[in-house]
Amino acid sequence: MQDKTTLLTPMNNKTIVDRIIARLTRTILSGALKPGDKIPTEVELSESLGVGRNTVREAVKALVAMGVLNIRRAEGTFVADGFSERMLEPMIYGMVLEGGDTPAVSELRYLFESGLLSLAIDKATAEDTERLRAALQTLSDAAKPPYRISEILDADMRFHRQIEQIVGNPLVEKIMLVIQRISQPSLERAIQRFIDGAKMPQMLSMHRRICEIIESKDKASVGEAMDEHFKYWREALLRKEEES
Amino acid sequence: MQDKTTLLTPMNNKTIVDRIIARLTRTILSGALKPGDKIPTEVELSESLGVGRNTVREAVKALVAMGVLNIRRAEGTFVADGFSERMLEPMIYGMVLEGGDTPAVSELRYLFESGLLSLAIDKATAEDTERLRAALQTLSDAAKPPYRISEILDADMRFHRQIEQIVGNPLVEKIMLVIQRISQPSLERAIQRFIDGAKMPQMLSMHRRICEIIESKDKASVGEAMDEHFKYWREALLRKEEES
DNA sequence: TGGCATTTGTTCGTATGTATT
DNA sequence: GAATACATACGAACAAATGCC
Repeated sequence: MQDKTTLLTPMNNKTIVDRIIARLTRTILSGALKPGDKIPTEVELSESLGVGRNTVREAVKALVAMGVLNIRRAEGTFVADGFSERMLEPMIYGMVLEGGDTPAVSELRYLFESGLLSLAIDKATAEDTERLRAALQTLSDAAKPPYRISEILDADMRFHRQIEQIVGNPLVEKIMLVIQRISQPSLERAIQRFIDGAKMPQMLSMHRRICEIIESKDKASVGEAMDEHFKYWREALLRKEEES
Repeated sequence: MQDKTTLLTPMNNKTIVDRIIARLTRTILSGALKPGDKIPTEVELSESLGVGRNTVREAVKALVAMGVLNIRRAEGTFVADGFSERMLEPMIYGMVLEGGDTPAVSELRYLFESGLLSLAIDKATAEDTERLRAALQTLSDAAKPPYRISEILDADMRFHRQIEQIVGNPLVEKIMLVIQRISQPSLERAIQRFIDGAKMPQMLSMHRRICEIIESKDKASVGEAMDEHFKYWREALLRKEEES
């Protein structure tokens, strides 16, 4: 019953610090500590738990790093009042340690973009599609000689972020931020390949296709369009690997 | 140039602990510290950085909590060698603090399931679809009187996990684990609603539909099927809220 | 088997910085 | 400005776990 403290990992409750972390998180998950609540001071905690002050400090610092607690100096320590970007940082490190932009990450991006497009179709208003058209135009302007990779990349990311804004889900946006951050290097490489191979028109038409799908709310074409989208990218990246 | 250490958040490099965290993560991101590497001992770090040992410990503990470092007592502290589930725990707390299974989470689930289905269509082999059929049968067996919610929920989750296995992307699987964990309570409620409203046949046919889509690799129907899937769920949950 | 060195775990005491009242 | 409450930081000491000889 109280094994729920471990959440995902079995985690050997060995050290005192770990036990304190588990205790605090359990209290939060149970609802006894609500967002914004102030937790007892370090001294109070260390006394009530019968441990040293430094031990409490280490546990608190760990939870702060995870974004669960916030310290307001000279005021106290408070439970975070919602999702914060800090909670996604560990994911970034994880992906970096996995080797950066692996096929797994690329797949995750495909998955996300596909689902995002479906959601955008449901939610897009007339103003939304107009803004998306504008973003497409910006990309179109950037994607002609003289090619500036950074400009094209920027326009491309803006386009995709515009789709996120249509969906308007902060959670999704934050996760997408992580994925984009990780895949940015290979995106750059891919764009370079597009330029070298004179495939810029295809890249543009793919984006135009996405625009049209959202405008016509044509959900049946999402899969096909996304396959096309990523097929080109994968090709560009594979060619890169052959060289090295 | 060196502002990249902040990653997502601007983060005022105020406290010494924060600076040490930034320093360690920067070293990892730069590649100087590779997965599996041993970092200097606490004493070495405190001396080379000119700070107290406790300060170093707090920074290390924070990174351990994020899953970036692993401590092997009496051996040393090591850089994690890849993505670990620990890196997703902060997300769980974030979603709980946001209020648990909010519409945003539900949307995220829709997004994920849609994308997952598209990926599964590309990857499914004959054996995969066979296993999925078996999972469907299990669900079908569970979804008849006398209704046991836990059994149905279990079979449902197994079915969806089977789809994940077809895709075979560990990153996706781990994220899915988090989403499922968060949405489990409302899934339970929804199933109860299905039972009360005698909608079990519809629930089953939705799952059968997913099976067929994967078998026939009919990507064009993904959006439609998923809309149907979530429409029922949303209805079930909305009815719940009306009562309270 | 034992013993030693290394490294992390834990605690205490003390001093400093910072915001509120 | 003073008092107070709290977090930040350092250093020293001992405990416990692990690996090695």
